[in-house]
Amino acid sequence: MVEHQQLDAIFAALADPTRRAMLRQLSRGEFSVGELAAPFSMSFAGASKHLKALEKAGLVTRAIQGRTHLCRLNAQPMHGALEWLRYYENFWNARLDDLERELTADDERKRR
Amino acid sequence: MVEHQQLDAIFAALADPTRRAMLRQLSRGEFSVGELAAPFSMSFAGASKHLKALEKAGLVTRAIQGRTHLCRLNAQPMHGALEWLRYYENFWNARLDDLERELTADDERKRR
DNA sequence: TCTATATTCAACCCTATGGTTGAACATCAA
DNA sequence: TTGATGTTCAACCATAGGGTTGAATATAGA
Repeated sequence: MVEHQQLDAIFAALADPTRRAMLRQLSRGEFSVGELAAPFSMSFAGASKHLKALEKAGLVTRAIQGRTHLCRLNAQPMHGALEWLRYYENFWNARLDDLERELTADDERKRR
Repeated sequence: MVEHQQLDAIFAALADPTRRAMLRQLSRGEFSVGELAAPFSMSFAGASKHLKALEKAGLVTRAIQGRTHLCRLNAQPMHGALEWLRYYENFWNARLDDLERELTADDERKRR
């Protein structure tokens, strides 16, 4: 079972567009804090805080190499979040099925 | 494409354990605000606020029937969140593959 | 050693959020 | 009509969150 505190941190981390963009960038490889901060019109320290939130959620790990901190994606914790969501997959499929049934019924009506 | 404001609201809504529990409850059927609030040691108005957050994210809809408000799960918006996460699925699988490879290599070593 | 670079830390500001309480509103039932 | 029930609203409080700035730390390079 996924601890729910962990889900708290993960979903909270993902709720910010800056952080989602950083993760997307990290899916392309490792980057220093500076490189990750650059695309955003935001102070360096601000970006650093976002990274801290990502680390707290376990989504990013950091290897300090000299004066630069290399960040790396750790997608693993997302698994729990995805599983949590997947529980509801049937529900939106069910709704889609309903919709489809309705449309089909509509078709039938037209055909008569 | 999923608007990212929507992802903001969805992930933010899911970041709270009370709200996740309410959604879980709603997956079992429709419930009034009072019924949803009952399990939590929290004021009625408090629970009502959580429901408002869920509605804002589009995850809950409400049908007012007399003085009771019947709430219903609308899982649909979760689809976008799940898709967003699924993009990273390969990454944690890749990590698992790495781990497996390492363990296998370890096995090889022992066998010699 | 001196200086420039990469990063964090601490202090602060403002707004959002989770929670409370008490009053208001709407509706059902007597 | 009156009273009980289900719910929201408004005001408030405390804490967290996103952002800033300026100083501090650590390291690389001249």
